[in-house]
Amino acid sequence: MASNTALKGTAPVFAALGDETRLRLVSRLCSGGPASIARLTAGSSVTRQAITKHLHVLAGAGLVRSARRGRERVWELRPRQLEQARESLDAISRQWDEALDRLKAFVER
Amino acid sequence: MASNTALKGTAPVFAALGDETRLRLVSRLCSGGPASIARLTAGSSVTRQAITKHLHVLAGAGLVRSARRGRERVWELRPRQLEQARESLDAISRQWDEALDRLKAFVER
DNA sequence: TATACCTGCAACCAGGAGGTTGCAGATGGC
DNA sequence: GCCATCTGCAACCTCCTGGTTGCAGGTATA
Repeated sequence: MASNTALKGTAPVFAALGDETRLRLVSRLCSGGPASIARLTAGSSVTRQAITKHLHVLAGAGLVRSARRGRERVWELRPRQLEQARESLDAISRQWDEALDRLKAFVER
Repeated sequence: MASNTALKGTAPVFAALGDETRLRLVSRLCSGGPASIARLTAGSSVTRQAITKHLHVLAGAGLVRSARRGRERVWELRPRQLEQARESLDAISRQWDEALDRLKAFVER
């Protein structure tokens, strides 16, 4: 099971992406660039504190990063972890393709 | 925000993948092919009921499917949703690349 | 300096997630 | 028929999550 090593530590990233509010935050940071908490809260329907918590969850998964700029805190995306999550899905898909190949080889022999 | 349509309904899939036990189940079903609950429980450290619940969560996200075969229930992977999740990550990454391009264009002018 | 704004911290709450146990119902093999 | 095995259902428990509110502390600006 060499594939398990590829999946190691990927679950937290998926868990971070597994919330619609957070997914929207990621998408917004991705398309709109870095933004302050107040600006990120403006487009949402929940409280600023809720947005703050979601941002911290995303930061815990390594997906975003923040820096204080003046009196506001600016959050920006960190796409490396995103790439890693995509690679994990690729790994699973590759496993699947191999399984299909094995099945086909088994049927055809 | 045309990207939101691409991300619509993707969060449940990520949430389903955001648990290590479930991720291992997906990986196992992917590499080992369909298996019964008892067989899936054998390699795990939690109860059969816990595995059953996790399988139902995965089924709710459209990632797996089950069928009764004799006295046992056989679960198998359904890779279409997995592909869709990968495409969602691709969409976000594409957004990111476009944002980088815009930034570069802005800097260079 | 006074004021408006942005943020951080803490307490609190309802609901869901993950997990277990116990028991009952089917199903296959002897 | 009898027994072992596999599953399904229900109750229950603990802990985390998403969310809110209130208040205090910095920071820009008139």
